[in-house]
Amino acid sequence: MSETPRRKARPLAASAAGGAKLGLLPGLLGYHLRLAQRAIFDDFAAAMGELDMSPGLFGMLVIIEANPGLKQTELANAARLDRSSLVPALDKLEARGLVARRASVEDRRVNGISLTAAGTALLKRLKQRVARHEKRLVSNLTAAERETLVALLQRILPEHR
Amino acid sequence: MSETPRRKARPLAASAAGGAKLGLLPGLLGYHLRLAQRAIFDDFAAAMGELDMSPGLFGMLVIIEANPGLKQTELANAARLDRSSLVPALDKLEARGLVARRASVEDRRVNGISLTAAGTALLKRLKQRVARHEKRLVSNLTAAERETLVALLQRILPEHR
DNA sequence: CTCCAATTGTTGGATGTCAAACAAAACACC
DNA sequence: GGTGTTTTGTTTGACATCCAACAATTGGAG
Repeated sequence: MSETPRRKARPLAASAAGGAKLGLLPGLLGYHLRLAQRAIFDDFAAAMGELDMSPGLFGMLVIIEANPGLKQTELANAARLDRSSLVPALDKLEARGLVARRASVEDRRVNGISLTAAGTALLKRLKQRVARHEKRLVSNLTAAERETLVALLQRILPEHR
Repeated sequence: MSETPRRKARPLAASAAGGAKLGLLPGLLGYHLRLAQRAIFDDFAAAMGELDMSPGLFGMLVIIEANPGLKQTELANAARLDRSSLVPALDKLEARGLVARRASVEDRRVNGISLTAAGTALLKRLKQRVARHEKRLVSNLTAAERETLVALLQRILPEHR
């Protein structure tokens, strides 16, 4: 018996919303976006399995690897998190021995964040699983369709990003 | 025009993620989906303004209107919420006088949920604002592109829905 | 140099979500 | 008809996220 949270993919809801009428909701972009994101999140968690990783924490690891030594505020901005939200997330990664906060010498307010060897090693494994997850996501789409989807998503309220 | 279209919310982050490299993240569908959904959520909240309504609560009102008298479990399924998550949400709507729980006579475990007159009236106003919000969302898309977007979203992991 | 302003990481409070456990009620079935 | 099972709404505990406020530190204006 592992003590992992065992986020067992929801009962599948038979089909859709159980027969109730949804009114105008299926006419809203945000409704479909939320469903798709939820499905992706569940599949991501399942793909990570016993490695116990969320999309958000994985994103943090990727950003840290690409920007070693960056400070918490920069990491928070890159990961689209509040400075304060970063703290417990980073605590978790640090407690798992994946990242290190090292105090800066020239500015003692700043923590430089970097991956540990264990973090680098785990990230390598995670990337393989993420690649398989991503492949499964788009298995019903052609390459062109996938590209179209991303392009259309980026054209929704682009001024907010 | 001194009145700006109240787009406050997030600091806008200059452009994207503040200069940090994002590694493979922009190659992931979930990454773009999350950004788009976040932007939509912010715009939704701004569009509701002083009417103080979230996408989730709005969805609940719409579903209740379309299925008057449905019970909490059915509402939870339709809104894709856990039974227990529905309780505080419904408490909030009830405290605002928008919905009513009325105990069933034939099954005393069941609460039948319905809109109050105030709920119906508010929902009417909300729908107008949601329509404007939706229009703004797709203002950079043609009707065909919007349709393509929804169709592609529905083809991501369709077996999860 | 001194003092006020800005930045950095953190804490505390609020909210929204899930899962597990629970009491009350209804149902099944022998 | 009594007893065990299922369903319903709720409570509790665990997270993740936001915002506001804070202490420590740095930087800037005079």
